[in-house]
Amino acid sequence: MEPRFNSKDIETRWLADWNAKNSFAPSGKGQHFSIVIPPPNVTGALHLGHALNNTIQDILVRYRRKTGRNTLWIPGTDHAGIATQAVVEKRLLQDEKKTRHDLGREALVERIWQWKDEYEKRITTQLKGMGSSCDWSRQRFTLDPICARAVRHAFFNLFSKSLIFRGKRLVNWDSHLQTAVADDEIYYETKKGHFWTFQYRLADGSGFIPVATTRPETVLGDTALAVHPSDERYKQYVGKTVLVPFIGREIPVIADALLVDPEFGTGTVKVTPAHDPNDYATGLRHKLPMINILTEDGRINENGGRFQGLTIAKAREAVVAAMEAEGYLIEVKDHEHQVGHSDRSKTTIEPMLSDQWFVKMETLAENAMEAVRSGQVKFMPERYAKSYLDWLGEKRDWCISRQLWWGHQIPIWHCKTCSEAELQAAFGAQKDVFFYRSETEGWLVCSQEKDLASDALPGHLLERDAGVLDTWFSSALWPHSTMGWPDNTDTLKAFYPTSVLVTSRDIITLWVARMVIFSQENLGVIPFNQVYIHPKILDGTGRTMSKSLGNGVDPLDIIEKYGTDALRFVMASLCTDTQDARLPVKPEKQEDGRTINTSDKFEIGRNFSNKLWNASRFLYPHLEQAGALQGEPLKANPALFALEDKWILSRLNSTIALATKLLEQFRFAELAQELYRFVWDDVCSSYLEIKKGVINRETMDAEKKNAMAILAQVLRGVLDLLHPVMPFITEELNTILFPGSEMVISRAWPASDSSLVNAKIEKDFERIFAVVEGVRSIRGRYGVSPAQKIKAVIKADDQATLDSVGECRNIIIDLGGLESMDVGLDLAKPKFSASIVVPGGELNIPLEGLLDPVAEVTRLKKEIEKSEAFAVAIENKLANPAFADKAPASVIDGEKQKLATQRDIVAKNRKALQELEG
RNA sequence: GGACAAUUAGCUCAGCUGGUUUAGAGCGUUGCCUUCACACGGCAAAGGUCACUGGUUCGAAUCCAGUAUUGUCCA
Repeated sequence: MEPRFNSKDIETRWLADWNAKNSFAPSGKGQHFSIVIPPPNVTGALHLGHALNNTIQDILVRYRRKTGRNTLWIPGTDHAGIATQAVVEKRLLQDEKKTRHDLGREALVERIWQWKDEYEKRITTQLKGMGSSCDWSRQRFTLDPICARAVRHAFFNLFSKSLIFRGKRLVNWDSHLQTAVADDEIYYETKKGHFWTFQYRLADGSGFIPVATTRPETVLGDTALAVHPSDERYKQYVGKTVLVPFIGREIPVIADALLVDPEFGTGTVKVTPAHDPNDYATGLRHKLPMINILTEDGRINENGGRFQGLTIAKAREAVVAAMEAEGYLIEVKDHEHQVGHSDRSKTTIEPMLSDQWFVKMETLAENAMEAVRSGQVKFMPERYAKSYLDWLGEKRDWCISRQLWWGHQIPIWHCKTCSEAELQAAFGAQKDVFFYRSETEGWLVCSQEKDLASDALPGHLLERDAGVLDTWFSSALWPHSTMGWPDNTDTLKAFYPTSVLVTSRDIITLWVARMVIFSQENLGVIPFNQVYIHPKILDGTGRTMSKSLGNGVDPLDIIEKYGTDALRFVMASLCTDTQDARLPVKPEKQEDGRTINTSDKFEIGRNFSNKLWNASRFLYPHLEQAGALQGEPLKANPALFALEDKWILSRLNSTIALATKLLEQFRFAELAQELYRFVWDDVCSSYLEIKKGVINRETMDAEKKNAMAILAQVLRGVLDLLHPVMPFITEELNTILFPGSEMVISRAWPASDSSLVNAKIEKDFERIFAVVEGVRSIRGRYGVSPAQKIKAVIKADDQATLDSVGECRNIIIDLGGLESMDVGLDLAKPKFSASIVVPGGELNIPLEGLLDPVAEVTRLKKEIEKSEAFAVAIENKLANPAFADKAPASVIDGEKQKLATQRDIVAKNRKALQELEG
């Protein structure tokens, strides 16, 4: 075995081995445990956030697999509609100076598929590299035929129940990508602009009303002028009409208390329902006409009169100039305001009225809320249920159409000219075709699975809706579409609902809520029982990791530098209850010239791997000598157990119980820490150091054989416990130390033997460590080299302590590097000795010629002072009648105990001080 | 503007339902050690009035209110 653990050599080998042995496939036995991966976007490669997300899933999956559950983890990727189309379009423009319209729909979609293939491959490589034990034979993509079929069925189902409808709504229009975008795809920036005040002349010629706006071009779409009903200045105008400048349209002056703030600006508001959310609501309240003045590419349309054809920016200038020229302009002021921009194209978002498809949320949302309220779906940490419930509580209809080319094309065919009778004749007998007549657009025909030909109705044109569905529509089906729904497949029967969803908090509303809705709607059950929300990884300064900030970290770079197990261990360590985890990022130049982002934080994981490796390397020849490497596992003989043997077995079994509990409770950071502590402190620093003498014996006597049997047991346990977090090194060490044994991935999770957990022995060991630390501390203080053997004299307070210390004298001698140790009840303290109070007694180290009495006196005085202060605090507490009356007896006893201890320390230190001074 | 969170050692974080916590860990720092598993190591040590102000309580890092700063989500 190499003196350093080299992760690179073994990882590919184990991936191949697990794969060859089909280790990731469900066993087909036991209660089911299933997870579907939150499908990463094919927009780009995975980052550390994904590494965290997938490490957690894999820990759960590997743990459950080892506990005998029929375990399935389905992998896959998401087509991420607008995001992916945008990156491909951007590249097209950069590399070839072409727009999507130059290419055409089919060719662009072809390009995006190429992009998808490339990134799906890369993502899969990354996931596999991280050791994710997904059943790769079931990998899905949200646009693949199986998922597409589910989308068609889900759409058809909702459409035929009238839960999907078409409507005119104000949407956020991205005039560059020429699509509606969702609210969450918009970011706001504060921009400097102006506040213009114009005259709106009364139609009867009796004067004018001043109106201010930040968007003068919207004048062209005005359909009312609003004032506050109680505003005395304008009361007389309500009911009259004014003329829209340039257009000449006569529009009413209305009173509206919701829209108008009489204190702000002129106290009047021009109402453009087709291009502003507040005006839109006002338009609905007052039944105003809604006039769209924009084309899809962001120019003024025919409703804009002489401004037709101008871009929004140009139209704004032109309108202002015309206002000024024609005497309408009263005032211009500087003004700062929030302007929405499209996430993807960075262009200004224009609110615009357009025809879109919606899902009616009222009852669907209500059911999904009930699933969480009733506890059927549980969030962990619980507080996240609130964002879910709050969001669903708004019950806003979900706009599911996007004017994109990349995605699931909406399975609707428009027919403007045909009659009901003709449709009835053609499709009436087909259960998989549903149609209804819309108010404004003729007939809408939905087909469940088959595409309809444009000439399916002779003499009429059936035109496919050009839009595609919002990405989240297909993501919402993910837990069951991946399992083959709408067919009632064996997978669905065996693994649905899934057990846990592991994801991050930013998509609770967008994704988690919608999955619950669609599962309830399609299958009548919830999609998962538990939702574990893990922290989000930020960089060292608290910023989100992103490409544009250049602070992203590629998991493969970390794997290359530190190993996969190190990556996973640190990921698990970050998983506490908090919502963010910071990870300082450091750019680092590589030998090949490229610069990668990395982080020193991963050293912990690498060092831990190396520690485990070296402990195993140390034991390997001895295990071999003991015959552990072949045949039956070694059996320890309890009759020969030394104190430390009982102790380590107690620690092992406590740790098994604790690790199991922590896994059940999703407490991954604590799990990582406990296992680290057990391996490093208990096994390596304590047990191995104590046993070194026995282990290094040349001959395999009964004692050594027993030690090796115990160590084999401990190591096996460690490998099992650590496997979910660190699968590679555990599997590798298992083949080295226990060749021929079953693979760690598939063998049973260890059971804690509570009969071996011994509280008294663990307590005794605390004293041993206190004594040993005392010896080492004195050594350090006086610069006594470890090579120099020293004596210790321990005065025990009572017979029980005396017996107990006597029992473990060899341990203390070994670990303390002692030459000899005297233990007794009434031992005289040697002259010139340094002393330390330990539980149940006092440790003295004679240091003639070395002892610095002055320093020792100072130290003892400080100790006395500290303990006295503490004792006084406890005395006061105990003397407080309120405390004595109200505190539980156990707490009072505890305080009394503490007081006695402190008094004892004070007394012993005083005596030591006296002896030194006297 | 609303919601959710965070603020604990130089850094990154633990501290679960208030009392065995005189607040722990890892990294970093300082000193010693190249001792036959590991310098990706060993031993020791220094380092914190738990953001601030009030309140509840016999008792608060922990519960409540307010303030400040920061972050995220939703408007």
